[in-house]
Amino acid sequence: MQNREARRDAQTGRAGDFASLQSGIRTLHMQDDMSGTAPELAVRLREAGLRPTRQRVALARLLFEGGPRHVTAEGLHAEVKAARNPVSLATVYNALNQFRDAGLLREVVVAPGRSYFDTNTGHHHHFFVETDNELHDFPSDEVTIAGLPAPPKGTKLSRVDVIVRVRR
Amino acid sequence: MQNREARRDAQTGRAGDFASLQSGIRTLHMQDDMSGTAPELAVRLREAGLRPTRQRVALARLLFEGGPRHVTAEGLHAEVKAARNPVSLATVYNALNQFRDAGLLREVVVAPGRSYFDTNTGHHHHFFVETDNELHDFPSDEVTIAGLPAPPKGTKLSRVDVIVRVRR
DNA sequence: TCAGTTATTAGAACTATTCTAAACTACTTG
DNA sequence: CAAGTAGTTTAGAATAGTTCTAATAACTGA
Repeated sequence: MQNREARRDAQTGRAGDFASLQSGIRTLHMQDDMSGTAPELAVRLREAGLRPTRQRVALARLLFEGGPRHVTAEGLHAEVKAARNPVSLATVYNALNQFRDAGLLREVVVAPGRSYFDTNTGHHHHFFVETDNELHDFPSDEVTIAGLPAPPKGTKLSRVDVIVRVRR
Repeated sequence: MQNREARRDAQTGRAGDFASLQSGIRTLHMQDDMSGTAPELAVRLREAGLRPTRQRVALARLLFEGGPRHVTAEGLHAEVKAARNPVSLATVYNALNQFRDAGLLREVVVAPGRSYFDTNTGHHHHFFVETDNELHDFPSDEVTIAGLPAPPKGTKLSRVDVIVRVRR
């Protein structure tokens, strides 16, 4: 069976160079065609190499219709259940992993056992409110990281994560 | 019982301001008094409010004698076992959490279910080699993060983590 | 429509970590 | 230095989050 690392190749292959790491909130909603109706989402899924099954479309609607979101697997599972559109927890995990691998989502790990899936796949960074487990995108496009050293020999850059941790 | 958040207060209380986030490898080994002999470590532990038990001293020696390290709980457990100094896995977890809360270690979460404890508690950032789960400190003191937005209203900065992900 | 592939599911399994409560050990006081 | 007591360790059970298994169901192309 393919392992976790292998499954991530699609995600990490999209890495940019250091110069492009200047995050921009302006770039966040460039793919608003994403927040379309069910048929549009189906096309989107098919383009990603995923059959637009009832379950995946239901999850995609919750994720991509409306503004950008940060969801956990459990949270999304609760939502589909509430929406009377039953999808098993295993399928929610499968779909989130597949969407991430297809570049439709980005995964952000903020604490041991707490990972969020972010519908914003553009370059940007995060605030994490440790006291109540809230994750927010940076409301600024002016962040720059200067002076990063070259990646260790024989490695290529995959991505840079910046997490600003705050508490109430 | 105290919860995970509460237990982290000691760690996050040491947060610096944005200006101080310029990371410096030069600051990394300023506490080399840490890498002392067992009795010195015992003092160190007592100062942190922890009884210098046989187990904690054994773990502290592995962690703080010699250069800076990145360990996982399982890895450290394997080491004490190999050193014929049996310490239960639960105690390893307890000690790592206590050391972190006391500011002796810093925890870095790199992937779901993969967290490392870093003996370097100064300001610095990390490379994470995703393909083989290796974590390294930045070999540079020239990193600056400019233009970070103000923390959300009512929150105070705890810390900024920068993880540069690379792959072979 | 039908065959073949792919997806879904419930539940078991797994991994990392924490909890429980009994046994033990370090510090304190008399 | 002998208890007392508060803090510590431990094995094993428990939990949380996620993945696996293998049987069933649903898509798709011809």
